[in-house]
Amino acid sequence: MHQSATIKDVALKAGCGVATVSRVLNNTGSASPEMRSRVAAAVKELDFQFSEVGRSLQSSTTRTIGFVVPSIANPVYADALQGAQEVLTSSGYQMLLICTNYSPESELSAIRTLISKQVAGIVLTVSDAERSEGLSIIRNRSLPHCLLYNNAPVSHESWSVDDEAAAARVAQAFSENLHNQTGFLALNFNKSDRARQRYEGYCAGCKARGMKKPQLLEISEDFEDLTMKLKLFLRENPSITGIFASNDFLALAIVRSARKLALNVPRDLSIIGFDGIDVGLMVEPTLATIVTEPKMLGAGAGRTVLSFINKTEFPKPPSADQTFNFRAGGSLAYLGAESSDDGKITPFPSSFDPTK
Amino acid sequence: MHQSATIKDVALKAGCGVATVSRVLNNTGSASPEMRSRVAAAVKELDFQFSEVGRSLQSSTTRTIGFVVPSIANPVYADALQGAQEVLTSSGYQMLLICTNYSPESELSAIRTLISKQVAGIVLTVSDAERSEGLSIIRNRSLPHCLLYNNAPVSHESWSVDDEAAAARVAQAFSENLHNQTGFLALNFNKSDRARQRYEGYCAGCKARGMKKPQLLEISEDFEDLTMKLKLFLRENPSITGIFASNDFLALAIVRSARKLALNVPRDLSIIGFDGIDVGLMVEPTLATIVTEPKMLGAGAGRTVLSFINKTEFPKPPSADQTFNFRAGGSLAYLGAESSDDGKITPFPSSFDPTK
DNA sequence: AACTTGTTTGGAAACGTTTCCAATTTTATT
DNA sequence: AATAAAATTGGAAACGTTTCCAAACAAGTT
Repeated sequence: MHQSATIKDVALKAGCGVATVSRVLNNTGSASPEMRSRVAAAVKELDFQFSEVGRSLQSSTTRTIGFVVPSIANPVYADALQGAQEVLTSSGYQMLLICTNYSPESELSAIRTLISKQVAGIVLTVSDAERSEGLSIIRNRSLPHCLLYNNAPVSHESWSVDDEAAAARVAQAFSENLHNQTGFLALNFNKSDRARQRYEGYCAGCKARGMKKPQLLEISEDFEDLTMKLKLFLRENPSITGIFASNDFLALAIVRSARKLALNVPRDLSIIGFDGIDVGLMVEPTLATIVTEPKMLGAGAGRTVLSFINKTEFPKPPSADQTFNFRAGGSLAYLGAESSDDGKITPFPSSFDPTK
Repeated sequence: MHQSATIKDVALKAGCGVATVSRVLNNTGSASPEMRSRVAAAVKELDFQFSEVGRSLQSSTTRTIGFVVPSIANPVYADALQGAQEVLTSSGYQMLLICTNYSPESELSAIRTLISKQVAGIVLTVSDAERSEGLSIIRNRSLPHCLLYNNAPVSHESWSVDDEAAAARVAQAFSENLHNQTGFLALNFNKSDRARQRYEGYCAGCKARGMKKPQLLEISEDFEDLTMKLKLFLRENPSITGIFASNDFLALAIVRSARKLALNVPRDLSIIGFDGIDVGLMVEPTLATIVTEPKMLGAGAGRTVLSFINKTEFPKPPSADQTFNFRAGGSLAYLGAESSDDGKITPFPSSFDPTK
């Protein structure tokens, strides 16, 4: 392995001390034009680059921001990372990425790892922001950080969708379309404060609009048994006309399951999702959902951490109601006059079998 | 900022030398039970963690693998990263991620950055593997690395789809469905050797099956003008019955554009995509495409780099024809008997307007 | 010519580890 | 009890950088 040249090699070749090389290359302190050119020549000849490791040890910081997210494959986080990436890159920072795969246990070790790697700051999505041990370690050390997709009491500490308000908006949508009893579908309900907050906001919203209390349909890791679960769920709650899925993937999955049960979406069962991933616009019927802007949130969280580091003013997160938008779609039926002409009932094309 | 305890602090508290602490904590060399427990106590009390920076400086390596990809938002790379992530994590490595946004210029600086951060290895997707300056720097230093989604001559250097073979398979699919003249749609043709290899493989495949040479439809960054471009393209090449899009996003986009031009997909124009993203199964009609396994490839590339580092046997990449699969779909029409009963012609549901 | 001032330069310490090596202590062997 | 052998321990150097400080030098000012 071809060893990298160090500042000593450069100093030797340029015939000066290492201090001079450092000063010249960092443009700190003075140096004669003569020296500058000799150093430049040596650098070129040796293809010298500073070792960030050496620098970090001396300055006890790195130009690296740690990211802890539950998944990379989930487009919500992928987009958020993309947004953050662009912000970081333009400030000369890199991204050290750790994925917890939705396992709360690995959050803590991820954070410990990042700390031992001396990241300059951390952007993180945790399972439960209120009782995250990792998060309190970060706070203890007053490490620059920002939550992403977790709601924090202090505004400059998080960029997130206002889950409760958004869920209440879903209740409104169901209510306006004359639905009265609905269900709430969540995956790993206990592992995500987001799902819980959505449920609470949804319950509150339903209550405020005089709807019945939503029934909870909780599923585990794999979607395998979803169809069966849905069948039982609808048998136990026959008057349910709509389901609010706590994310779009679940929404799409439940649409498929409904079809397997020979139910017409939205006529027999309306579905509203959450996240607003692009796919929702391409499926048939289109998915009614809460649209969020993961890229904007990721970029915001990134900028917030950079502000902590550079001690500049914090970017202002969007106000609660600007963090989401309701998007109407074919998966939500109006339960009023059967032959309404508002086009909200989209007939289900029988030729389309997505499972095939 | 609460400063981290160092090994010196531990030594002081445990009443021993730093060498002893290092030996105890790393389980290298001997130590009396007495010492071990004193050190353990001190570690606990101080909540001590090694500084990876100090370690890296001394060992001149890090437990970090650098990743260079064109995009995180693109599910192909997101899935690949997810796969790699899992492999890395289970070996105690972390992922330093740099995104080039498809800009060939930033590849080099990304690689330089990773080198200066002393990554233990690099997984990368470049614009053009044959003339990538960054790649030759990596090779010069014999840094453990593996290409991802770029085909390399040496097998253990890359995990990728065999683009040429896959594209030839697309030609076969068109041919079997009696298409004769088709087009090839590419974004940033000159910036991606993948697109070029697909085009070449496709041309070769068409030639081998006696089809006409495919016409190239190249578009730039934004999809904005795609519809207009398609219109002109079809006017110039009126006998075209199908288009091979070099990735699924382009395929979906061209489907939309075709609809805007009042063309029925697949009756008036058949589309085949590339990548096999899940969305393709949810749209109407379903997208005929080449299915790849980004997660498997990412994991493979990750494992390869780890093998380089640990000097273990390289994982064996899949053989060329195992890197992809053709998936039939409604977007590809059979041009034989009009009222065929093989169901391949999927009528276009007029109620569905994805642009709305 | 003797100052003062200002610029340029390099030695050395420090950052947190690991590891070599020698010194010390313990244990085993006669 | 004396010696050999083995185990335990800590000092110091090294990794690549920055920065403090003092030394050397140049250029003005009396």
